[in-house]
Formats: sequence, structure tokens, C-alpha cells
Amino acid sequence: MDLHRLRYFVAVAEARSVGKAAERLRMAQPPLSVQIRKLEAEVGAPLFHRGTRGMDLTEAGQALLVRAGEALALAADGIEAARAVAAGRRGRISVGYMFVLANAVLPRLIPELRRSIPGVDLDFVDLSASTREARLLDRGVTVALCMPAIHHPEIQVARIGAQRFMLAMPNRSPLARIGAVPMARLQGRPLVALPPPERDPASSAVAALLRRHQIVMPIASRVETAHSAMSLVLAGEGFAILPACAKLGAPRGIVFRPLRDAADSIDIAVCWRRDSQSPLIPKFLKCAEKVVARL
Amino acid sequence: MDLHRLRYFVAVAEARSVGKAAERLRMAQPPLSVQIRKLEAEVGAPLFHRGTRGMDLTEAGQALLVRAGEALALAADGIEAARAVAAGRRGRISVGYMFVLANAVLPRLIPELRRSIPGVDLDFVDLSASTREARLLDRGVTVALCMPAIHHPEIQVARIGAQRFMLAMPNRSPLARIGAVPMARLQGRPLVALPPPERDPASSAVAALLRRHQIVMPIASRVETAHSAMSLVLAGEGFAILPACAKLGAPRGIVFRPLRDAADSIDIAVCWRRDSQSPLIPKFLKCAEKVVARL
DNA sequence: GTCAACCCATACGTCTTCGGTATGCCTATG
DNA sequence: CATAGGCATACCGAAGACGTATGGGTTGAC
Repeated sequence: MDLHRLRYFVAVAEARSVGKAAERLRMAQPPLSVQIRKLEAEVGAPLFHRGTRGMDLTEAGQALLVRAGEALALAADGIEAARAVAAGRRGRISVGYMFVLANAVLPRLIPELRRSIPGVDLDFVDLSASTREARLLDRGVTVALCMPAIHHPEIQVARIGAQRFMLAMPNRSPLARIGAVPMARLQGRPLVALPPPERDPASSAVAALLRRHQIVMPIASRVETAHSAMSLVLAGEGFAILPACAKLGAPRGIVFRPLRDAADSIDIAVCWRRDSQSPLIPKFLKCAEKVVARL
Repeated sequence: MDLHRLRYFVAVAEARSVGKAAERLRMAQPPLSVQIRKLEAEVGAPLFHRGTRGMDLTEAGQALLVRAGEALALAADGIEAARAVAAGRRGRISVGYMFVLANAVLPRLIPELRRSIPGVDLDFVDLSASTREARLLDRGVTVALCMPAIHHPEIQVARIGAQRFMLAMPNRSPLARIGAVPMARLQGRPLVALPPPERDPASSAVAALLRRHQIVMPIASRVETAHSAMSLVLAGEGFAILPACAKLGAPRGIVFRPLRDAADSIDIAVCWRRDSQSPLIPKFLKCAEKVVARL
């Protein structure tokens, strides 16, 4: 059956007259009459009582009218919903983020998103350095807030900010009494490290920093996340070199100190699949930029 | 928008390929491809990602798919519902009945209807002699169980049975000791009468019966229904001449006796609007005949 | 009682649109 | 580099929809 016919049927049922309905539909009366009869032929039963004063629904017609009206509304709603999703007025965006950024960014980012893209369902997924690439590629997340950026031919990157590396240590450590720690003071001290560069690019930035200053820090432990690193630091296992924003998630007893002669930083970036053309991505990017700019 | 296109869209979305969907729809691939592009033009946004391995819904497409599927199902359901109503497999029938018949007929009629036309909603409305005609004509009820039949050019009648007139009296009445009361014994006794013939045809049957036997019964009271009549009879106001079936609704203390030399009866009939072509009417009629035959 | 008005149904010509066939383009694969 | 698989484009024939003209039946007024 044809939605066109159903629309005509509804119009005639509402107007209780072929002529009136034709007028409302801006068409001639005869073709409308024909369409109604075709619909009746398809159903196999009369849908209207033909009186001398117009048309009146039969019970079969009433049964059809209810559903036809709903079907029309649903179809129209479907088209409109598709347009809304395409325009980014509705939809769903799944946001991946690395846990180090959570405390610094999410509390400001979430309200910003709700204000900027109301009607869009938000999903937040925390990513580890090793899974974030896969989650983007398999569309587990639409965008990812990364530190540092992902490099992959399928993935588009927008750098939205950077974080200075800082030294994290227990507040009882002697170095904690210095305002900014000279790099030389790190020589030979134990390091609580993140996964090796092939699994976490942050590590290679740290390694490059140390290499450039000819510092060797023996690796006391390797952990998966900045938070685990801070736990071990608090336990006295060693020092950690972490982006400044990690401070916001640090447990009591940890202090962060800048490195005096190292301006090294690690990028904060928004990453997404190059072929993902969701109109929500530019909007998300704008929000993220705004929030990160105020860090 | 056209339901045809939505159907094609759903097929392609499910097959995740234009070619496969075309095969399933038993049509060639190119026209299907064209229809999908037309739908996309109508929406104003792509609904599929074209990959080298087939088609994949965009988010806008997913939003449309859900509603399109429901719209299709609703439209199909609407057609089917109209067919079912036309065939009498579903629908609603509003049954009017006169209260005298209620106790005798309804307890058997209702289960019979539920068995015979399951899926049909039943509505029961009690009618008085004066309103039954109007209720049929204004479609307040689809059919009416009447006693006696209605005579009206717009109303079709099927006689399904008859009820002998009987004499109703208090059990303490001297006539109650007789098995069958001779008509002559009614001479001069007070009558509890129903509304006059112009409002209730049953009265004219009673009047005819009395006239034929040259009996005069002064009218003690006029009441609207057989039940009211029985109340007054119990109170000693007089006698009532009622159809046998009224006995089933009689209060304790009322007895019914046949009239020895009068075989007069009053018809039980099913009545409906001549232009009402509900397929449920013949089915209802069959049930009513079956039930009344066993009275 | 007849005539006009109203409303739906039918007939026919025109035009839109749909579906089929043939073919091209792109990409992945061996 | 050649082949295969998949979607897009071009063109043609056929079906269906719309418009105009007209018929038939009923209501209501003069």
C-alpha cells in the first residue's frame, strides 16, 4: 500500500467529503475519488458510507484511520528525526576521555555540551592509552579526548591545548620544599613510569625530556594510569613525571612541582575517525576548545 | 514522502546492500539505487555510508530506520485491521436489549457471543420501549433485542421467537391456586399496565387480547417497565399481563399463570438499521436465534 | 412537481514517475 | 595488471496519477 493513498484517505475522512478534501489537498475531486476507491479495493471492503451529504467512515474505515494517522505521523517524524540528526540538533555522541583529564575537563565540559547541543544524548567512556585507538576505529566512541594525540591515517586530530610536565612526589619528600625543581636534581632517582612508548606515547615524551637533559631515572615500577602512578608515588616508590592536570585527581599527600629548566609539554587533542561526518564533532570540538582554554 | 520509498529504505538498511535488497525485493539494482538517492535528497542528508563492501546506515539513517519500520508496520496493521473489521473478526458491536429479556436471554447470549465472535468488543445497553427506535437510528446501538419488533422503514427486523402472555399476581391471590386462569376470571380486575400503545407496542397486544375476549380491566397504574409492573403487582395494586420470560426477573412472591383460552404471544425480534452493513449482525442474529430457541 | 444545486463516479487524454537494461566508475584482491 | 563485486548514471518503455468533461442520484426550494 502507498502512503500517498493513506494521506488522501485521512484527508477525506477528516473532511467527511471527497470534494472538501480535494480542495484542501489542492487537487481535483475525481482523481481523489479514484484513489479512495483503489484503497477500498486493496482493503477489500468499503471504508466509507456514501451518503448524499458526503462520506462517512465505516467501522473498517475507523479502524484504518487510527493506524493510518499514526503511520503518517511516524513517517513524517522519521524524516524530521533524520534531518535533526544530520543537522546535529539530535542524536548521540559517545565521548571517550583519558582518565588523567577527567577531573580537569569533564566538570566543565559536560555542562558546556548540554548547553551547546541540547537534545543530544551524551555517553562518556573512559579510555586507556592502549584502547583509545581501537575504540575510535570500531566506533565505540565518536570522539576521544586524548593526551597526547593519536597518530593514525584513519584518525583526524585537533590539538586543543597542552599541559606542562610536572614532578609528582609525596609532600614529605625533600624536593617538595623547592618551588621549581631543577632537572639535575632528578638524576638517579626512581621513576614511577607509565607503559612503554609503544603502548603509551606519553612515555616517549617523558623519555625525550630526560634524554635531552641527560638524566637517567631507574624505573621503579610501570603502571597503566597516572592515578596508579600517583598511588605508588604516595607509597614512596619513586617520582612521577605527569601532565599538570593530573594534579586535580591527585590524592592528599601528593604535591606537584614544575621542572625549572624544562618547558616540555604534552598535547591535549580531540581525535575522531576521518570518515565520521557527524555534525556533532565540530560542535564538540568547539566546546572542548573553550573548556581547555581555561585550564 | 512515499511509503514505497521507506519500504525500499528499510530493505536496503536490513540487507546492508543495494544489490542484496534489490534481489530480495525482486527488482533490479539500479532503480533501487535511484530510489534511495531520492529519499536522501528529500531528507537532505545521506542516510548511508557507501563503502566498498556495501551500504552502512549513517546516524541519520538509523534515526529514520526505527520510525520507518514502525510506520510500515502500522500501515500494514491498519489495512489488516480494516479487513478484520470488515470480515467481522474484530470490531465492536453495541447490543441494545429490553430489560424484560435481560434475565432470560443475556446469561446465555453473552457467552455464546464471546465464543462465536471472539476479538469483538461487546457493549450492552438497556433500552426502554420508547428509546429503542431512536437508539438504533442514531447508531447508539448496532442491534436491538426487542419485544415486540420495531416497525420502521429504516429498520430491518428478524423475528427469532415469541413469548406467551401470562398473568402475574401475588402468590397470596386466590387466582394463584388455579393452574391456568380462564380469561373470564379477569373481568373487572385491576390491571397494572405498561405505557399506552403509541409508546409501547406490547400494550396494544395486551389490549387486543382483552378486547377479543371482551374483558375490561380497569387500569390501576401505568408503569414504564415490566419490572415496575411486578413491583406494583406484589404490592397488591392489581394484575399484570406479561410475557413469560418476565418470570425470570420476578421478585419473590410473584407467581405467573398461563391464560387458559388465550394462546396470544408477543414476538422477540432482532432489529437493526437497514443500512448498517456490519458483518457482525448476521453473526449476532445466529447467536440470538440459538439462545432464544432454548427458552 | 419541476428545476437547480450538490456531491460522488466514470471516461479519457496527458504527463509524471517508476522500473528494466546497458554501461561506467571505483576499489579490493590475487 | 586484470578481474570481480558493488553502486551510480543514462536512456527507454510502461504504468499510474492528475486534470477536464460529463453522468447520475438525491435534496431542497419555488
